[in-house]
Amino acid sequence: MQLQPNLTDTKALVQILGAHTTRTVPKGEVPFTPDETLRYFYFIADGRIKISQIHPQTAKEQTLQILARGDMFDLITLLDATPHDYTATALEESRIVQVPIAQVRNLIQNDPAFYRYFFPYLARQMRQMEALAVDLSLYDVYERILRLLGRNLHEEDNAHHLDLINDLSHEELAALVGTVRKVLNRSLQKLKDEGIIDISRKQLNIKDLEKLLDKIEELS
Amino acid sequence: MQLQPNLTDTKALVQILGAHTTRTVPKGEVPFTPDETLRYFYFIADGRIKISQIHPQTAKEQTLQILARGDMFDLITLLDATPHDYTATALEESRIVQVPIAQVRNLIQNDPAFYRYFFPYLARQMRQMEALAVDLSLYDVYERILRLLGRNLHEEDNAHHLDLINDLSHEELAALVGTVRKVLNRSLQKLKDEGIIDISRKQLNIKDLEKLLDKIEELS
DNA sequence: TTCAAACTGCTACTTAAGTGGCAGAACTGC
DNA sequence: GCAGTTCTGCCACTTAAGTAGCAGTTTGAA
Repeated sequence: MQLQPNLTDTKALVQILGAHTTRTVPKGEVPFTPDETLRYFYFIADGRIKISQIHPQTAKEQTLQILARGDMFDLITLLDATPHDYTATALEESRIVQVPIAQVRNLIQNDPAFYRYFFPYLARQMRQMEALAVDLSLYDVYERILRLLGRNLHEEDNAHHLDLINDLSHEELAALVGTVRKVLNRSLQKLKDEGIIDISRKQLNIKDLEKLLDKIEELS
Repeated sequence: MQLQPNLTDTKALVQILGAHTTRTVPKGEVPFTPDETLRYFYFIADGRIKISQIHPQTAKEQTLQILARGDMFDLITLLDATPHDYTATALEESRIVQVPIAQVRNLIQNDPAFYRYFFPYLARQMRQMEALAVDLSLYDVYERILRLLGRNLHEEDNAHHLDLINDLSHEELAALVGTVRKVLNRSLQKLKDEGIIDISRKQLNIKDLEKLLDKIEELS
């Protein structure tokens, strides 16, 4: 078994897959439900899809992951054929590829190109979920925001983009770090006052990368 | 690919595995380290092993899982061959089976008896970690304790045992639900006052199962 | 059998997180 | 260009969680 991921190329993916359907999901819509993921597996070709759970009483929401190009869902039901409770929402118009789940189970066993991508991907998702749990338990809101920023930094021609989490409302950011908007806001203002970030409507920018990295370093 | 777990039988396991070493770990000792799990994979034959992460500054600890007979570790490093940060401690004297990791990677691809057990097991661990994150984010301490109890109920000749979490100090229980002893204690006392549980030194017993299940039901 | 260590329960206090409400700014659709 | 919606920033207030300290109990090792 080798461990080399590379399957963000949709063409390569389509060659590997057999029967499949591509669908475009408008912003705000539900791309798939727990019921559908019992029968189908999904690859994200474009856009962003939020996976979350909502507290039945308080309606507080915790975002578990944000799926983007190259992501797949639902790994859990794929592996144990058992229903999995979640809510999916398209954060923006997205394109998804739907494949009968049996086909994917087959790929895992028989297609090296696929499983070399699949296993490390699985591990990455496990790491992410573990990091979320640890963050929620051990760090306060201010620190969780720092860590969220740190995990989503992508350097690109000297600028530091926040690809996955940019363009989100504070409400969405709050759901990501496991708190509510007003509490998140307090910490964002603090980060702004410290000159670490720049805030404008639906836009976060890193103003002082050094300082951000220092702060994160202090935590570990 | 079929999805039928059953490999708690150590004999069956030993037949499947090639070279392996069995070791006994005394209570309180470290059974394996992040460095060792880069090269070896472990099966738990007996005992209980706590996997946790500790906040570098505050020293607060979050228990991520308790491994017992039939469990394996470390899934993450197995899948992506990358170091994984954790602390392992034997909660009681435990027996573990150590196997070179390459051998296990091989089993995943080639041994149906193994992978039919392995994949659903993987899913179970993912569910557990997700449940931990959701619990920490959406439920308060009292509710998290209820849910912890609910998840660990094992009916056995009319009695309700708490196998995995019994015999633990309140310190350990607190680390499991992501809080500190004193806060946990408040909720435990409340549960006692409500007649739901019975507390004695290192022993929790369900006193009123109906009521417990009702309370849990109210949450979802 | 004794003594130290581990464990548990409780009180008082501090602080981070969450709630409610509102106003101004920015954007969107018409 | 206007009206309504969404988004953001603040203020004051409540509450759950965490901190500090201590006393009584159980346990197990010497």
